Amino acid sequence: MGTKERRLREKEKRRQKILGAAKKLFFEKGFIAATMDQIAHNVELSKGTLYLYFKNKEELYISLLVEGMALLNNTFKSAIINKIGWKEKIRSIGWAYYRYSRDYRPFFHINFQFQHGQITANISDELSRKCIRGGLACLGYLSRAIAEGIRADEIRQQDPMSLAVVLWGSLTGIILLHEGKDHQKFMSYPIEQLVEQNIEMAVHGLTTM
Amino acid sequence: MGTKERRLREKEKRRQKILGAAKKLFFEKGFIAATMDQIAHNVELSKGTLYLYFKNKEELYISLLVEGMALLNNTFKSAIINKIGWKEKIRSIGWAYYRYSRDYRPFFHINFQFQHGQITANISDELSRKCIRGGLACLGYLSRAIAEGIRADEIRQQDPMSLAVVLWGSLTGIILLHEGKDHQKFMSYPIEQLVEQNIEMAVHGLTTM
Amino acid sequence: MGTKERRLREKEKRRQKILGAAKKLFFEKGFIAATMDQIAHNVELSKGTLYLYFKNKEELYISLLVEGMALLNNTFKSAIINKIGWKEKIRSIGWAYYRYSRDYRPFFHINFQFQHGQITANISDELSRKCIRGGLACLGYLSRAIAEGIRADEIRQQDPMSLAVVLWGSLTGIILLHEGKDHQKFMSYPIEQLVEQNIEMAVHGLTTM
Amino acid sequence: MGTKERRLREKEKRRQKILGAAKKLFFEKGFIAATMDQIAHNVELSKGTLYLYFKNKEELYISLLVEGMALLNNTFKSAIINKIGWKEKIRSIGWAYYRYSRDYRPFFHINFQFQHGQITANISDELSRKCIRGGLACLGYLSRAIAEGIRADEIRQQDPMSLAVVLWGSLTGIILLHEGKDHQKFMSYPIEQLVEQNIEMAVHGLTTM
DNA sequence: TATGAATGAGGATTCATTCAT
DNA sequence: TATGAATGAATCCTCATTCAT
Repeated sequence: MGTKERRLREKEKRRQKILGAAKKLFFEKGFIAATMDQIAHNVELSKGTLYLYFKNKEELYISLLVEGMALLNNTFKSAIINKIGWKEKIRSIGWAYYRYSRDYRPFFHINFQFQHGQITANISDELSRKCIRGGLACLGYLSRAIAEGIRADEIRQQDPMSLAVVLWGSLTGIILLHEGKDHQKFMSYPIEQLVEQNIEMAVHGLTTM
Repeated sequence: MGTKERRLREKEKRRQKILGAAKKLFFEKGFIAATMDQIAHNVELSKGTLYLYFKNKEELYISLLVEGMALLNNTFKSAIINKIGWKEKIRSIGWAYYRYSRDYRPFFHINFQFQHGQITANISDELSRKCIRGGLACLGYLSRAIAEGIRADEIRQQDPMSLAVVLWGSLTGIILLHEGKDHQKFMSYPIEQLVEQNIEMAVHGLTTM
Repeated sequence: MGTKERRLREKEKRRQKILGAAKKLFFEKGFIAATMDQIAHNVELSKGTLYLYFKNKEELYISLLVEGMALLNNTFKSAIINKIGWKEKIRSIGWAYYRYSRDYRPFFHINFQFQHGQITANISDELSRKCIRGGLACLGYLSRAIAEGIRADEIRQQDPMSLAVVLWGSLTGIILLHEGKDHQKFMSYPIEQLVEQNIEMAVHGLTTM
Repeated sequence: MGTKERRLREKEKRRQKILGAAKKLFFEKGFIAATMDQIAHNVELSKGTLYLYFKNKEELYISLLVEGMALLNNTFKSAIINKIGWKEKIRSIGWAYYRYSRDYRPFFHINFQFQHGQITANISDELSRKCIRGGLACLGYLSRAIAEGIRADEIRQQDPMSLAVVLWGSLTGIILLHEGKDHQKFMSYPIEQLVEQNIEMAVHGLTTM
């Protein structure tokens, strides 16, 4: 009886190990350049075994995405706990997003790559919908904070979700930009400074708009 | 008499046709997934001919990049002509950047991909430097506008280039986000609305910061 | 229990089969003209499989070389056992070299081609050195025999290694010449006769020089 | 009228220039690795023009061979003029062959490569026969010298042509060996010393055989 | 006669996926 | 369940040859 359980636990553990190696490689090299060989080698499993756990390369990739979405959701949930006022909430979410991008870089990038169709992905509709719902949930935290500002009459009346998209996009852009070669070689502003400037610019910008 | 000239003109024309097809494919599929075969097929030329005009896949790709940078530079230059006041200049540059991203999408993306090292590129230092210089020049337009605002005491004293990076990054991010699958399928805010919100948020945000 | 062993045996067997086909083709057509396709076809394996056993075309080629050198060394070692007097030793080595060139033709030629740089080969220094050392070892057998003749005052005092090079070169040249088209079509002296004449001429020539 | 002649002269001159460049490249890289592009570039003519002068790559190659054979023939003819005694003749021919190999390296090698079938060559029988006849003529000089020695009872009675082949082959082998990587890197005996040793060994060896 | 643009077959190499053990 | 050998299609690139001008 306990043996079955242990079997299951070990299987899950191995699945996680595979995901871990895949994460690393997909991030470093992108979906196409990372090879199943390399992933297999990194988890010290045979290539064949990979296909026991994931139907194919794409499914392995997308599985990471789902995982990442859930993680980000939790991050945001924690971020607004005990935060009072829409400004504090937005600031907190912004910094949480930055920390997520830093600590879970692979997830951050995989989401981005997926969004931009570097994968042809015949993903099952169900899996796809799961991802989307995750993303929307995250945006929800932002838009609710903005709505709070609107209700408090500190932000001009307008669609909070639309503004949430703007905030989200701009922070994402800055993080990506900072990672780019040009910036790294020729400017080297500390990323935290850029994030700070962006968040504050947004908070002030919203207030007086 | 004009035979030599015509030859040259036709050669340049064909070069442009190749660049056109490459642009399209690189954009749709990314550097790795787009194949020389496909490009050749699209221009209705043989694969070999491609190598007559470009030494290899990377050089073809990078050629696009350089072209794009020059184009963006010109776009920015025109954008600030006759614009009075830093706010107008920033607004104008912002919208110009958006139009560029819309009308020259491939360029917009190729720059991004290059920045993020999806190309290993043994690019000649000279070519590389050319790209960089182009990017910095573009940022220059923004930072000069901001500096004007600082001199006018309408923006708090701080490094204008750093703020320029933030503006640039945030607008880039929003455009990329809007192109993403999630947004296209599940929200569909018009991109112009998002750009407007971002620009205005920035201008206001800067003002009192 | 023996399953692992058998696996290894079979792997080695297959490696040998590949080497066999490669040997044949490289000899018949030279390094450049022989194609991996042909080799794969000859061993009735897929092209991909070849790359499972050898990193690339060059490594496959050089692997043959190393093997051949070792073989020749052993051949020479056996050749001088129980041979008394420098003349007998030289004769024996000469004939051994001829038999080697006949029975291991591919090796004989691969060494020659390698020497003459028909391979650009990014060979590891270690591998390269291995080949060289093998060649020098072979020459050593000859030069020691000559030194014996000098000590016995039957050969005029001179650098034995230099003479060894001459003997080696002349016999190699005759074997190559005999293989040439002209000879095969228009003269057809039996190779054994030429070898005999060369060896005897050398032995006599040394004696009275 | 003179214009026609001049035309012909210029055509021949151009043909020679092409042959010159081809010589160089075929020697440096071998038949397969040398490309028509490179040859065309070296003579500063277009690739197309090459095909105006030579039907294809092979014919260009073989044309060199024929030329080389004629040259060697002349070299040998001069070498024995005024030489008295078979020994002097053999010595003189040997050294002439060495000088030829040094001064006309490309010819020397092209002949060798042709002999060893690195060319598939659908050569016309006529052209082929021309080459052969050239080779035999060269050997003739040697065999006649040997026959002289036999008639003078200084060489044991035997087929002079067979011995000629041996002499020719051995000298060729030594020259090739000296050019090889091993020798160049690890021994560096001067080639003249090896040639001298080989010739003297041969002359002495023949004398008492 | 000379050009050089265009071709397309063919070469080396990689890699996702399958399958017998 | 796990392996890893085998596959073969797909990829980038080369080059002898042709042909319109």
